[in-house]
Amino acid sequence: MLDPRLLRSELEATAAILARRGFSLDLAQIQALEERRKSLQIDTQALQNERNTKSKAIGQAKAAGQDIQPLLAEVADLGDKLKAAEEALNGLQDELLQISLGIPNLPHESVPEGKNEDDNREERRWGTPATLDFEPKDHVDLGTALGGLDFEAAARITGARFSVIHGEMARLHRALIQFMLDTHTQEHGYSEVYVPYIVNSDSLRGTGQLPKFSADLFALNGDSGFYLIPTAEVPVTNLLRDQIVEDADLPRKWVAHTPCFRSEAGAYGKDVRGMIRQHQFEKVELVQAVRPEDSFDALEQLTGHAEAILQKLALPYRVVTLCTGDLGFSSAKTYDLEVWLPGQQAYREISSCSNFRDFQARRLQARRRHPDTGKPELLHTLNGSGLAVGRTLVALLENYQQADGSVVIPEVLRGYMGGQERLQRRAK
RNA sequence: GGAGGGUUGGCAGAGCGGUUGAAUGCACCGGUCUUGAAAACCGGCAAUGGUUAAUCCCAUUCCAGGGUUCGAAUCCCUGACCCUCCGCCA
Repeated sequence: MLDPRLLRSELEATAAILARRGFSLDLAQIQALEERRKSLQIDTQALQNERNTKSKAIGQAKAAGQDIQPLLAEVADLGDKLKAAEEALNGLQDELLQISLGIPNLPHESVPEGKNEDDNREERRWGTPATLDFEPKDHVDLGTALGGLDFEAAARITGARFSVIHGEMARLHRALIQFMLDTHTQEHGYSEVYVPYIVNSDSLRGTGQLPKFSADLFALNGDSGFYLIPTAEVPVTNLLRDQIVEDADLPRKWVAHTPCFRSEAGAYGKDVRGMIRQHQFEKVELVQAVRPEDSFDALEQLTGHAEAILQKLALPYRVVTLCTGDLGFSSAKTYDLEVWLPGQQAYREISSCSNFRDFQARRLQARRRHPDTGKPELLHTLNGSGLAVGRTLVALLENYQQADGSVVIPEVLRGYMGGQERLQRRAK
């Protein structure tokens, strides 16, 4: 959520910045609502003041043993007038809140202008895609031939966009999770946290998935109002909801491994093959809460932490800055890491690292106590995948494939694999 | 699933339907004292919104939402969460 003051006193400048990302603000509507709100609020508060003053006088008169009947007559119709004014004001304020909850974050000035992902700006490349002397297979053919991936079974058990992983490949998938968690906790200073995979709607509102993007979520049946998490960002960032943290405790840095559940509504026909786009996948997520002045430095660092995983796995990738048109709803600036997939001959997203500034913190009421003033002040929040585990497995299979269909296991993972060096077809 | 108790400021913890935004303690900030620190003593110290150049001032907020009342932290109803006991369970 944006600072409400922007909508009151800097409406046109704000609208101009939002227009960069293709969002158009209804200026006339907001101005009209704001004007009505202002006058209604002043009227309502005047009535409240009158009620308070007269009630106090009644109390004093009663204590002094005087007749309170004349005073009671004075306030006879006050209640109805006040109630009507309060209801009108509440309705108006709720209307303004709903509008505010639907307005995306302001893109940072360093974010390139653009309409869609074609306009994203490439920042750098790391590693060189291997030149193979054979036709590379994609992960589906590789994984199926190795007996590790079974999409037919998954479709039978549940439906499309799910995976079954067997044997050594399942172990490799698990090894990736351990490796990522260990790296981030031991080398990058994150503290590991285990969180619920089911959250309430307040949490989703806090991080920005609700009210606007409920179609992307799996909601639980019944009247609990619970949802499966689409990312660990939701439960982990909500650790801070309604908290005031001491400045000395900043920055807070958490890493969590969770499954993620996404309905992928509107993704029909996109990435239908394999485990690139699934309803359920594992992810190791990095979350930071920092002092406002530090958040852009923190974004560079956090992105570097995600890159470190790709580098240790020796997977070629590139870093792109999302353009204004591709930027997520809550984000002020986002770097995507895209890993090279030989099976597709393309770079594909494997991590997304974002600085939300105070956008989430305002919804969450996540604050620090300012060391100089002692006053509460909104934090800045960030997060990034470090990394999406399913897609990392895909990248490993495709980049480490051999002519005979086997897959070499990267050095850094062998300790988690009992020293195993290679995935290959085995007799059952 | 059954029975009971609870939710008040950064924290702990009082609060009779009437100048209670709320006692007290801790923490924090400023001062006195001290070579310095500690202790002691004195003073200050909620958030959000409106208005304002700023202060003043005004309003709202004692888990949430309704209700009673001229007036609710306090009474009534509903819900959420926490705790204790019983049952069940990994």
